[in-house]
Amino acid sequence: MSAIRLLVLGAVRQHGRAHGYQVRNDLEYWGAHEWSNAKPGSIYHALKQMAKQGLLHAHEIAPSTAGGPPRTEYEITAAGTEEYLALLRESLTSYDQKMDVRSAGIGFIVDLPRGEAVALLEERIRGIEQWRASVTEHYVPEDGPAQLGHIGEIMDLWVHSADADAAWTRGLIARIEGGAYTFAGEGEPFVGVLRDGQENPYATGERHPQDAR
Amino acid sequence: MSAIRLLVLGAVRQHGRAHGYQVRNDLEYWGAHEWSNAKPGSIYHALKQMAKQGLLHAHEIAPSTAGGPPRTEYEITAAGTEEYLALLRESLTSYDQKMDVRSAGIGFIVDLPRGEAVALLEERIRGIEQWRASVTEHYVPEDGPAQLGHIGEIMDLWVHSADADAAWTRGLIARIEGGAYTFAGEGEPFVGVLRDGQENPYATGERHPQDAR
DNA sequence: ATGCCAGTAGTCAAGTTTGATTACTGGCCC
DNA sequence: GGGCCAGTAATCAAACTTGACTACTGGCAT
Repeated sequence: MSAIRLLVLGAVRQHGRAHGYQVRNDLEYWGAHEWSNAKPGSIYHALKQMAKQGLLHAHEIAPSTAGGPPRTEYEITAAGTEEYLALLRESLTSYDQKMDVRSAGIGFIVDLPRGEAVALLEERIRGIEQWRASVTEHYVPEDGPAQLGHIGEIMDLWVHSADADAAWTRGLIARIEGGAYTFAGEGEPFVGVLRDGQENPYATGERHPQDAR
Repeated sequence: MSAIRLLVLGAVRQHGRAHGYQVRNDLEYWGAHEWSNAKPGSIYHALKQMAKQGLLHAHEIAPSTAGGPPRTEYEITAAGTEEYLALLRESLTSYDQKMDVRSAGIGFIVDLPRGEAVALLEERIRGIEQWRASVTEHYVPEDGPAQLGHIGEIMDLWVHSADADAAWTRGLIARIEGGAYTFAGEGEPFVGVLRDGQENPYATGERHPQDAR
């Protein structure tokens, strides 16, 4: 699963109605251009693609008010909302060790009810533990441990990462159960988009050194 | 950086001379089809691409001895070896939080001299600490901590992952400095490829449950 | 002897991602 | 008042990835 659809759907949904550049700007505001493949091309592609699939409805709009080519505004459909929630649930549940998906899932977690969020994270932990078990099983093959040489280090890395993820997930569950944050149906939702005239404090801010991809 | 080039270059290099199916088989042997995007199409594409770029030399070979269409054998060139080592060094140094690249880097780490491996891993740790610092800086913005709401959890996730990675890297450095494994120029290298008639014990083994991508 | 399955080897079309580029407005500087 | 830069908005070609498919051999059960 790629993070881009989740991010774009989430952005459009929070706006109610948004054109490509707005989505793009939100993702930059969230720093998503740094930790996901949210390049302009991917965003516009995802919008068109999802419009074709009926997840978004495209309103054709006249030449834009502020320079540039005519723009299209998108609105999420019922099918799109369903898909959005499905992707969100999957991103929280599955242990696929991809930062972008994990981060996006956390970013939108408050769109779910508190109880469900906890349940999904608990399922995530179960998944991590299963995967960990299956790795350690391969790790020690029938003919004694460490015929693997340095290859065993790869498994060790996986196990460490899995443990770290499980530990972090447990912490998050505890915070959520402790009443932190505002979830769906709990009044005033957290709004994480830029309103129409608002400037983006993160735009072209000096980059994190992670970019060394 | 995508892991596929590193994996394919490394596989061809270990074989001396290999055709596509051999590479594909090695990657499956290493389990790479499970933790990286090492699909047949990607492998053949990478081979052709790198041949065009002069990193591999393509020998046109007569119809294969064991069924199927005629096959092409590849051999790594001097430029290819350079590129391979550059990719390998980058995979060990950079903190790009992508499992496939990390895993591939560890898999080939013994192709470097022991001292260099340690140096690269130490640089990796420095990189992680820098990235960590830059995240925690953003984390606590000028107007007091946690105006971020649940978004702060994303940063927390990153910090935890970074710490886990740093800890694991320190452990690996310790093991390497303690004399573990056989590195470049230390006699009998570890061989991780399938010889020509050798059967693959991992082929179609029951999958790890991680596949839930 | 026929059919069919497993293994060997590679190709292809469709979809996605990337990075550069286009196109247009408005403000500012000299 | 002309040039140029910053911002707004989107497109495009090229590269890459995916998953399904082709094509051919040999063995083995019927």
